[in-house]
Amino acid sequence: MEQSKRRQQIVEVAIHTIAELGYAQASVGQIVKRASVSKGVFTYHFASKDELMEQIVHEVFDAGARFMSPRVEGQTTPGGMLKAYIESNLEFMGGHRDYIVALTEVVTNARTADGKLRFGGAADDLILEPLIEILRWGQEAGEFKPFTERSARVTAAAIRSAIDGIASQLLVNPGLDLSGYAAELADLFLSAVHRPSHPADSSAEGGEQS
Amino acid sequence: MEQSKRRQQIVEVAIHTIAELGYAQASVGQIVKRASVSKGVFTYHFASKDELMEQIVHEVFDAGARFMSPRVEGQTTPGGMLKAYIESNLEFMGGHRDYIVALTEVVTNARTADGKLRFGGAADDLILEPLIEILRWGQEAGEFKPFTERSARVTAAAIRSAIDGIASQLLVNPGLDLSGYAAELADLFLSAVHRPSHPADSSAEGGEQS
Amino acid sequence: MEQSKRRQQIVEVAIHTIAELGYAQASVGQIVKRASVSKGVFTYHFASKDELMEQIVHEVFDAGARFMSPRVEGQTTPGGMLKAYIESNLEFMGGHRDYIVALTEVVTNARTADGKLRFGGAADDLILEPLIEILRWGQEAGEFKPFTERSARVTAAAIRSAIDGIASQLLVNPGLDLSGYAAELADLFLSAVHRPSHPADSSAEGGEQS
Amino acid sequence: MEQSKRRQQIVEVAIHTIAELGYAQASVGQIVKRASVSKGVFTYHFASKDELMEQIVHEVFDAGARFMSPRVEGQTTPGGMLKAYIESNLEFMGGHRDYIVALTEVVTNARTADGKLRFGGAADDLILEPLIEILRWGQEAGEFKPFTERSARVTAAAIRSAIDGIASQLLVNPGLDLSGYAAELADLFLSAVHRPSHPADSSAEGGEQS
DNA sequence: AATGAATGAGTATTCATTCAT
DNA sequence: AATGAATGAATACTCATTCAT
Repeated sequence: MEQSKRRQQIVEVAIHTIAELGYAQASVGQIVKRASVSKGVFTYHFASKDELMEQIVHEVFDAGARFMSPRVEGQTTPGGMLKAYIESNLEFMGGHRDYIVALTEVVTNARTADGKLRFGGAADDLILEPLIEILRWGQEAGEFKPFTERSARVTAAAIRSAIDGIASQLLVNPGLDLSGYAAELADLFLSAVHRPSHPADSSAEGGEQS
Repeated sequence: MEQSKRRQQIVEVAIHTIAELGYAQASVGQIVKRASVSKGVFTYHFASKDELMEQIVHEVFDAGARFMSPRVEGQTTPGGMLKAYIESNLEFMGGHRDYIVALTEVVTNARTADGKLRFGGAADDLILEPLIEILRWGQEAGEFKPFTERSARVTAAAIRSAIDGIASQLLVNPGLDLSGYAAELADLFLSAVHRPSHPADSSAEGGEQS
Repeated sequence: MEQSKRRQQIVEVAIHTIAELGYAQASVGQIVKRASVSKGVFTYHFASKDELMEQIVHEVFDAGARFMSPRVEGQTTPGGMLKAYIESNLEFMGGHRDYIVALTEVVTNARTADGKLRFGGAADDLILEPLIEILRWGQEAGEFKPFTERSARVTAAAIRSAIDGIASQLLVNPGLDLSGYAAELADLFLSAVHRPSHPADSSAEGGEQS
Repeated sequence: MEQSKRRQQIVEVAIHTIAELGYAQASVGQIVKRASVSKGVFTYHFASKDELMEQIVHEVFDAGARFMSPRVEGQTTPGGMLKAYIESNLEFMGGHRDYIVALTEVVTNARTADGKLRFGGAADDLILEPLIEILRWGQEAGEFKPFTERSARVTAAAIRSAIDGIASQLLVNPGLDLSGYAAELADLFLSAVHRPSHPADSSAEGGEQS
């Protein structure tokens, strides 16, 4: 574990600062002021602001995975897993609003010296992978419709985008009814991916036909 | 028409600069350098950087509406219109990548003095409205499944998010096969909203009755 | 007469602009905007901003002289003339508040390239001269106390400063009761300069001894 | 004591810069150049240029009070105190020419965002108060003539203006014989305020009764 | 006579980073 | 480990002046 307490504290404060002020206003000066430490303490623990940003992205992803994994992996059907993925993701968002807002800010704003997005893309495939695997499983189990390579990717991306879109809405409307929204969204995409012809598929939980 | 040639030129250059370097690096200095004009020429034509940003948002929305309107409004069925909405939107994105990227950058970054997003939220409802109307029309025509107030909004938001999500992907992967992607996405959401004409498809409503 | 109507109009607008916004904010841009003319029209009529400032100083001094001369020169006693000088000066200030404020702003702010006050000092001796002459006349007439070269100059400067001090007060407190103030000030300085030994001189009006 | 050495140094340099170049030319850039420090060092120690200006005003008033207080408060007669006030004030001006010039520049030029003088007026009454008290004391002691509310204020203002007027003259003529000037000015105003009927009052020193 | 677009040096302020203590 | 003073390049914006039309 490379994380000292100080590092962890600064990451935490930075996340809330970015969530509140936005990426551009969240200067190192602001962050250390809110953490009640000196500027030097920042430079001592982080080689640069970029390293802090990397740490933030890392931390938020980790926290998300820690929250979702048990909820998603406990599922026994593809439909149940897709539903659990969407709902636990939105539940995590609801309980960690600042984490999500900060992540969005960092990922869409942090840039390298030559102007490219620092956290651009690299993560995208990694993020879609679990969703694609759920879709493949559902297809093999006969619960979901058949996917081509591309349609699986498009579907996974649409689900991710719909979830991420809520991060933006949360920013504007913090009182959003997330659990209702989550159920609605799960239904929508289950309708979209279910195999159309099998009567047995009628329940959202995706009953396995014998 | 209040737009002088110079204003229009600066807006154009600014859009490409923002698309390439991101909002934060797209300083007035960068923009005028790329436009090969002096700093003063900017201040002469725009009261402030904020005014330029407003102009950019305005310009991109207008250009999008000009492109999509004839394609969408020519449709005679709800399904055709939803498909035309998705496809013409993505086609516009493909032909105006920088416009879309710049719009996204401006909308997610431009802030007022008190730290609030300058173009935040206000637009959201306006943007969803046309989609919701298509869904309503489809419902009334018997082509789409029935929607509650909330499910219509969630569905519209999911469609919008899926489309907007492509802006981000375009940023990272400019070679994206947009027309294939568009057809796939249209199919996905048509599956999701169509009335389950097959009795066996009853799952679309997803309602668990007690 | 070198003054075109345009020049005169611009000088007038500039005086009011400076009075309202202060020297530093009274840019050429502001002035031409308020005059509803283009920037070019300014450059056509004035070689530079400095020339405008000179014209303003000239104009205000002239207007002051035109107002005060008949009132001061009609006097037949030194005391009457000193009183008339003070009172007509303050009366002019009251009726031309913007002129006085603008003059003060220009004289205390306009600088040459090397940082020296553009209208500094040169005028000072010229301004004190008439006052010194009144004092000399009063001394010769036996109405005022005797003055040395220096005491005459110090007294004249004190009177001028007291009058000018009111310009500053007018700036802050436009509702100042100038005529009351003027009478009070005249009394004060008549007390100060009157020959001390003549009991009859004790009245503020500067009684003529028989 | 909140003043660091650097703050004090910058205030000092700023005073001399303003005295030499005037308020408008005394940019932060000029000041830090003359102080041989970087621009950043200024912002580190002062939140804004305005804060520096406030500090300058504070510093000059304080220095003046430190110098004058012992000289004025040691006096035992109203006349002696008025004389000490005028003379110690001018003596301070002579020894701190730049302080006085800078104060005048700042007070007459520094403005708030809405165009009002930043240090306008508010101070005026405070400054006149000590003088008015001296006049009142002299009246009660029978040494000065009777004053109305207004005549006391007008007299105090005239004295202040005469003193301040010398700041302007010092600007133009640094070699001014201040101590001679001061004695002359004290005599002038003692003549103006003394009770006219008491022959014993004729000396400028304000004869102490045996 | 007049226009208004253009210039470029100037302004205060922000900020990530360095470094002696 | 920690401090906080210092740096200097970057930011948006102002403005007197020039000049082609």
